[in-house]
Amino acid sequence: MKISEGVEWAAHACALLAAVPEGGALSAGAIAAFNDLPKAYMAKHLQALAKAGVVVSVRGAQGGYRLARPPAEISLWDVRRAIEGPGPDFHCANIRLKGPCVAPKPSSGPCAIAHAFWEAERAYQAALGSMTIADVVVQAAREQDAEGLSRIAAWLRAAL
Amino acid sequence: MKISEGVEWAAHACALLAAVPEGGALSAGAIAAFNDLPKAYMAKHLQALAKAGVVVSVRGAQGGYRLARPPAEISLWDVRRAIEGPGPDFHCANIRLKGPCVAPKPSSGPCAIAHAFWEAERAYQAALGSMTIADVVVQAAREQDAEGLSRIAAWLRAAL
DNA sequence: TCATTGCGGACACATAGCATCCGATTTAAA
DNA sequence: TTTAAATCGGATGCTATGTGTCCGCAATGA
Ligand code: FES
Ligand code: FES
Repeated sequence: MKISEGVEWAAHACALLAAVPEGGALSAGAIAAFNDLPKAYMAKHLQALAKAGVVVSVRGAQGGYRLARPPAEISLWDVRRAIEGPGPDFHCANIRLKGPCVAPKPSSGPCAIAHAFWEAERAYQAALGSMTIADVVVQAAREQDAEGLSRIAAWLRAAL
Repeated sequence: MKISEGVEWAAHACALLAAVPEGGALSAGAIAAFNDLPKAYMAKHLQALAKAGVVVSVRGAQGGYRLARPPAEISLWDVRRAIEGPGPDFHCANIRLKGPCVAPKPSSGPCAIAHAFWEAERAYQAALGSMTIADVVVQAAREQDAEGLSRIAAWLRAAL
């Protein structure tokens, strides 16, 4: 099992969008260029983020994307779910109901194996849900010196 | 992202193997037949379990597989890792090091996004690791009446 | 009006998972 | 000693999903 690489793309895109001023919007091309990624595919992921309500899109000239909520209210779980989809990773194929030894009366409550996996996914979701885009931005800014921050600000001003 | 269906196959196989008596071994064909699954592919997953040290294989006539440890010492995480592989699900492609605004000095400690995902995977692993094959067997037995249990015991005796 | 931008679908490609088959090897039983 | 049963490992084909591109349409501000 591997997590789609698009999840990382979307996370970095949200981190960048957290830096756009109120009322502004960053185009898909600009977001892709900032991270050196192909514009067309990045646009696909941004559409998924928009459909999931993580970002809002602004159509037309000078349009683009901005965050739908403050960065502190967007978790990495929201991003992951927007790209990978909502359903559980583990799917119970009801193997226990197949084979020569299956009980004639179904009586099928929740299956123990599936229950354990779904419980683990809830722990995963809780851990990811406690890390927000705001946290990511803070930690990313900590790795930049003042000159790097000003260069990013200048790039952002030019791309707006 | 979806968990491979082979993980469920392997989990059910381990649950069945927990019922074989000391010194016995169940062939791949018997395990597949019990769960109504294709024998050839089930054999592949059993090989993976054997390579991961979850089960041990007995070659030759009357051979097959048995658990490598007591059922209470085999977790669903062990099963998942045997089938899906050991590495982390999330892979950091170092997008932060690409693009026009990358800092000239690398200074790259661990990245915040990847750290959050890996921490969530640790929570997932901890939750799955606390559920053992023994727990699964107990809960599965609770859904069977006495007649079902004796039928399974008879099937097992015939397949040995 | 016109350039810019998102939206949605169609398309091609690569990779991974699913499933089967076969020969080689090992081992217990006949 | 022979034979049958069973795992092991690789090769193969098929399918589903992810990756990446492209194009026409709709919307919107200059
Ligand atoms: S029956 Fe197999 S996981 Fe539920
Ligand atoms: S740089 Fe993208 S997740 Fe580490």
